[in-house]
Amino acid sequence: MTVSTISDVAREAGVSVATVSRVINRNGAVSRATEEKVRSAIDKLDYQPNVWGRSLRRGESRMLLVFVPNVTNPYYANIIAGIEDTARAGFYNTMLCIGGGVQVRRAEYLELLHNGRADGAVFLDAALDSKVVPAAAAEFPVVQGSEYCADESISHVSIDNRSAAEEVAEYLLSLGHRQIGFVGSTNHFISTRQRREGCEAVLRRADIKPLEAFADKDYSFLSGVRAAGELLDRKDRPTALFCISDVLALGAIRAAEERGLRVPEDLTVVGFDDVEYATMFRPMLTTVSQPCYELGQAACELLLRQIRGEGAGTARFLPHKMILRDSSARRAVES
Amino acid sequence: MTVSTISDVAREAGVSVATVSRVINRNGAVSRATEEKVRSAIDKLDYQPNVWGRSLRRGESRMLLVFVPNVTNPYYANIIAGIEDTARAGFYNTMLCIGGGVQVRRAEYLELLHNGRADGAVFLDAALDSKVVPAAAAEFPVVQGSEYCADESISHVSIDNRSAAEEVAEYLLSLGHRQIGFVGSTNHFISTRQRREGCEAVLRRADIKPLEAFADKDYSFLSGVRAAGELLDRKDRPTALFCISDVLALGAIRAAEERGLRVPEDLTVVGFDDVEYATMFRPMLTTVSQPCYELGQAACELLLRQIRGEGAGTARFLPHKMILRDSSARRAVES
DNA sequence: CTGAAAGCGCTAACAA
DNA sequence: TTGTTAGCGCTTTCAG
Repeated sequence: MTVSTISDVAREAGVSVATVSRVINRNGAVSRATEEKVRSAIDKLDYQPNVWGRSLRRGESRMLLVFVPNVTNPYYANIIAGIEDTARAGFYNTMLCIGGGVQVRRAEYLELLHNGRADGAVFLDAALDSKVVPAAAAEFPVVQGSEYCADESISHVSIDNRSAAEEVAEYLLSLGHRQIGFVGSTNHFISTRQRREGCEAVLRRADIKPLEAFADKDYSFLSGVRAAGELLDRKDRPTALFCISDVLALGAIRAAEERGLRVPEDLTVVGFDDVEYATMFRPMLTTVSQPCYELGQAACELLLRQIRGEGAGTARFLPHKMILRDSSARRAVES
Repeated sequence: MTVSTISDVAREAGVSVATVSRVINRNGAVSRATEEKVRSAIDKLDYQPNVWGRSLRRGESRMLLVFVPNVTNPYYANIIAGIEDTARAGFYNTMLCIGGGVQVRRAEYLELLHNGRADGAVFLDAALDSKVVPAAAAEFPVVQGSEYCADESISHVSIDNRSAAEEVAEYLLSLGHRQIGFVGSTNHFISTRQRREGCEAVLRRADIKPLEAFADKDYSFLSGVRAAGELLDRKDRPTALFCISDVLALGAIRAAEERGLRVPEDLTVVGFDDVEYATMFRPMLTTVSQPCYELGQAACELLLRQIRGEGAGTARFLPHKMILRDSSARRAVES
């Protein structure tokens, strides 16, 4: 029941605490024999070094913060897994800070950096106009994942959203679509902006202006239904829809169904992220997949390096991939 | 950039560290004048008490562990929110331990209790035959939420799964169904067992033996499709399906679609949990809702009480509610 | 190779 | 009302 300390171990092994410490940390020379004694004392007492004493002494918490807008969207699950595995491999623990939108919570989480409970942070929710991230980055090791703020000097890992969006737009053109809709979002994420820019740029070259509608900040299913609905109710209704997230794309399919439109026969729908949902429902979604786990890994590696003082801000871009499935098809020829 | 300590503040304010400590912790008497001096010194130096020193001294970490099987299932999101809000209100932080299934991770998380990084744990993933939970409970404050292990002496908060399942079964009978299927799971959760027992008990009284099939441990959508499919392929095919989770119910609907069966006209499907999905797709799911946020609150309150030494193991049951929507209907009369 | 001892930042007796 | 001081558990010089 009572947890044992380093001095308990020292007493049990008949050595000094310094020696025990040396054994635990594998630094300093210790004879085979004493090491053996110490190890068995440790086993016997089920000793675990108390982290507070260690942290106090070493001046590090071995704890990382991970800011994530929400945790329900499966998109984040793999990123988080990548971060956590990498952290653990470097002997760091991670603390998930969910719902960065709520100001109070955010502030409280950030305090953890100030009072020494955490050594650095990964932000997965950096808005373009974020003040919080630059402020934190000025004082502590910080890395951004997926999204990043306007201050380019702060490290970030993401895919190249712009060229991914260009690929999607080109694909839609290649299917013969000319009336193309874009379902974006009102949030201030850089991915939102870049996907829109990429899409517009390609279509502009083909002299096409996309019809645009915007879902809520949180990519909610229902706001996807609404936004796509706006587009589908126009008389110059699009024959293809590029949605900046899979959840939105699922909403778009629902909006189509409600209007008696078949996907993909009457309407092509393309999503983004390739979350689990994408294959769960009919038709399975054509979408862009991101290397989420690797993104988490890369972000965490960058952070650890920064904590070790080995490097400052960097940008890393990871490869994406278009996944062709059932929700997209060649434009039906008017008969 | 350099973080200031309590002695910096003391020096700045021209008082002793003890006085500063008194001001911070609002204990011990301090004159208005000195308090003022100390406070302005704190502001000036942007001082935050270092948590390591404090924890080391007080012998508490003010950190709680939350073990959750996964984080993608929206069922957990609200429970977690309830736990976190309650924890924060009591000046505790929480650390999410995701994926208790992976043995290694679990062990590493449990170490946090031993080495003093956490003061207690909420388990949302206690299997009936869990060894880990009783072991942890023997040494540390522990509470279980939703699920609980066979050792009844360990605190837990949940709904009364058995009577909820009875209600569902009675509802199905009241709709005129006589061929009733049960889609369970191969996991070892007590909720799984109790829902099955409740269903069987009611049907037995009506001299009906449910047709049963079992999805994977993780309630995955695809395993729901498979399990429900088994039942629907029988020649004595059920006209109603009770699924122990909403995701499974969604899978059942998909299986029905694949066989050209309409829900609810040809097949009634009832889920469990009332997650967000339940209303996202057509038909909207008839299901049983759980007071998730409150469940999280209650579990955390119990844990905090236990940490304070105010109470040992208790069981708390929260009310559930059947939600009638579009996926259930009176049995079609054979014509 | 091993031990003694200082000190990380903080709180809580105990003195004054 | 305030200050002095011991000590929480640990690491790390510095001696031996």
